Amino acid sequence: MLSFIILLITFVYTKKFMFSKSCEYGIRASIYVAKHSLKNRRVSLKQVALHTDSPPAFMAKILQKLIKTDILFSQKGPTGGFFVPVENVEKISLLSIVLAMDGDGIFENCTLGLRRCDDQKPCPLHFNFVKIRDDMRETLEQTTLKSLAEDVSDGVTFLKR
Amino acid sequence: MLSFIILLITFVYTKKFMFSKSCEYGIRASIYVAKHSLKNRRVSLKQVALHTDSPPAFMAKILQKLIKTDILFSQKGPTGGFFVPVENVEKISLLSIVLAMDGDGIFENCTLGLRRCDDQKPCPLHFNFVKIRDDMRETLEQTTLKSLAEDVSDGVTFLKR
DNA sequence: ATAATAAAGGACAAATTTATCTTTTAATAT
DNA sequence: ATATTAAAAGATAAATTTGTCCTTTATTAT
Repeated sequence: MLSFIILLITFVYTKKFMFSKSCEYGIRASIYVAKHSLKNRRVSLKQVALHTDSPPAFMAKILQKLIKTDILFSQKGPTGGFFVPVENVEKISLLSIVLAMDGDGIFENCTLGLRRCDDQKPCPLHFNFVKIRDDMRETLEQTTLKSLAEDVSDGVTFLKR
Repeated sequence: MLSFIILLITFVYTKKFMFSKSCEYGIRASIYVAKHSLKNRRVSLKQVALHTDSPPAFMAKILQKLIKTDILFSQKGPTGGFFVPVENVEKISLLSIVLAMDGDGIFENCTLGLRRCDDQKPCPLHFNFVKIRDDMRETLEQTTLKSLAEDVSDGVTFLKR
């Protein structure tokens, strides 16, 4: 009975889907920054953290990673902040953000964690996931930062809560 | 230049796909045990760990979890070991193993990590992933432990390396 | 009954990921 | 030039996941 309750509790607080928390924050931040860049506005770390519901100090690290991968840009000092050049907003795909944050393991690594796994010597799940992985890559590839940012601007989708 | 190298290194050791390591081990173990159960053989922790290329002590924990969720069964003492009743092998889906190990977060939790996210108040990625998530659930649901075990038995797929 | 075998369970340790705090660097306005 | 502002960077800390070790419990063969 007690073990059942413990089992139940562990079930309520479950794993996440696909992306690391860092990646989730990274995507949220990129969308928020892009949304403002489309209006020619830079945003500060504070603003990003506040509107993406994320811990500021941690978000600072995330933003640095996105800057190192040329997804975001920044300027120091007063009137400074984070931005993405307007001409980039429609060029940046969700895929590039995911790659920047989590790498390509999500597409390339074996689903069962085998060191080597390919069409020649596949793990038991290999072929079951080919289509799903391809679909996912395509979805991420086709989704642009611009469309994501516009949806938020239009109140169609939401970045917090 | 140095930061580029560091970036490169972090990219080589990338994230995994979908499942936690525990879940990967759990799936591998289930397949291995099922394969032997189809031949009316019990297997020991040692054997499981060896043939699934996993740390024995850790695998012991995984096996316990699978037993608590009625996916595996065990018997203590000499001639004891782990097994899945033959009549269950074709009834157990990959989905039930994943649910046992990782819970349903992979299907239910928001892709962007928002606490609340649904068709009414969706996160920016919500609708992009509906189909992929449905496909994945269906794939996991339709894949039986029997078919996975048989593929390994037939030398079509592999549990290690 | 007893020794041997193997799973079950608890406590602990390492590694990784997430999160915080403090100092440094750069840019701007005055 | 100087003070102010805000990002960049470094060092730590907390939390979670993964992994190990040691003891206990149950079963079987002798």
